[in-house]
Amino acid sequence: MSASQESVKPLRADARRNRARVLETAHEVFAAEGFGVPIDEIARRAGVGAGTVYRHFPTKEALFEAVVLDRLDHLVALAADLVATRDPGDAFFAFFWAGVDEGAGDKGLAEAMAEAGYAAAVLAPEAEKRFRNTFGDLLARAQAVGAVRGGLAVDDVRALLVGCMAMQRYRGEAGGLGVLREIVQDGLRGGRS
Amino acid sequence: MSASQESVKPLRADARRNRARVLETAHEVFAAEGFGVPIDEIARRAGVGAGTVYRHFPTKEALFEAVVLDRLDHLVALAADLVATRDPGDAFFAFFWAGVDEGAGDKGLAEAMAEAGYAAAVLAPEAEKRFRNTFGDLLARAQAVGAVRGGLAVDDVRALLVGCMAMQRYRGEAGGLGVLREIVQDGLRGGRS
DNA sequence: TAAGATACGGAACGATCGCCCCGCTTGCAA
DNA sequence: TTGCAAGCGGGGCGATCGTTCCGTATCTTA
Repeated sequence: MSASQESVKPLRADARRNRARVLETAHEVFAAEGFGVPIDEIARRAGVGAGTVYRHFPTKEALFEAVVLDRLDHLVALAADLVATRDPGDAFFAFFWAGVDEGAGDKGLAEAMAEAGYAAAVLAPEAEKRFRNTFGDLLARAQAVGAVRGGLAVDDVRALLVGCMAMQRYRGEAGGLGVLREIVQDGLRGGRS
Repeated sequence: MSASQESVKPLRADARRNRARVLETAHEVFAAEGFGVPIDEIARRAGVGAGTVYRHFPTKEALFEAVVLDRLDHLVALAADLVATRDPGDAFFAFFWAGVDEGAGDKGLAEAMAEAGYAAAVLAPEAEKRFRNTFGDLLARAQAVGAVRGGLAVDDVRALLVGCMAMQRYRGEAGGLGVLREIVQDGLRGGRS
């Protein structure tokens, strides 16, 4: 009857601790190396056995997804903050560049976002949805006050974000985007001919 | 004495044929699937054994590099053509978007170009150098006539290219860049404040 | 504190993949 | 045509990696 109800059996203290440790370590490692790192490496750095990782996350992809979901929600929270404290134009651009920076420092996130348009193994769909809605809001507000050109859909900005992440990552740690930032920003504002 | 001289032992007819077949097949397969495809897959599709692939290309990376080098030289040739037949602004933008399209349809090339800034296993350095020089030329000409904003180095445009490839690839086959193309183009022209 | 449930570690399994080897085939020259 | 070097196929080796399994250690509860 209540089969679809989450069975909330409370975890044992050490289990909860280990789970958190694994999640945190996975974030660091995926951020540094991308999805490609062996699970054993994560387990080793977290100071647990591989079996422990698999007890908490049924599969490598599930672990990755959990990490990405965290990061995405983090960004959504940032957006809420920006909406409350900045004017629409500022909020939009601040969010956009914050997203780019996040992706530049987190290879795993960048990979996940770049793949999210594809068929297979998309990251947590609800998280992506929330992210998109948030982004859409910010965009609409910015467009309403003329800070961003019209004729731009969320998908466009989402794609632009992926592109900027790729640029930033391409640059490596040697300096940020520099002029490229201006180029994109000018383009988004809407160049009058 | 002549140790560094290329020993040009003429290949046997079937060997030359096979080599060409492998190269061609590798291009198709890398383009479709990226560097990740197993060598055996390429061998199978080319109708040869894995051993044959390795006789002609000492390593998987070497094969990949040969393919990428081909594509890069192809682009360089296109650039020469554009310089001869178009005005500087047109030539630059045509080349830029041609590069983006090339990368969008060729996953292997896109991967190679995105990685080229990194330390390990960079693609054929001379080809990259030629490509950069060509690109630099086109850029300088376009800047000289005011078709592209100043303060932009080759590296900037190179990074922008990588970013646009990522966008285009993110979009998938469902339509091209659309508005994003305008955004980038406007940004490159130089937004007046 | 003792019993039982829960979680742990890490060895082991199976699949994948890059690369090598060797017995056989094929093109080329005399 | 024949001899032989050059080339070929594909099975196999070793390494990597995701995932599972199970004997042991640890937490919880009574």
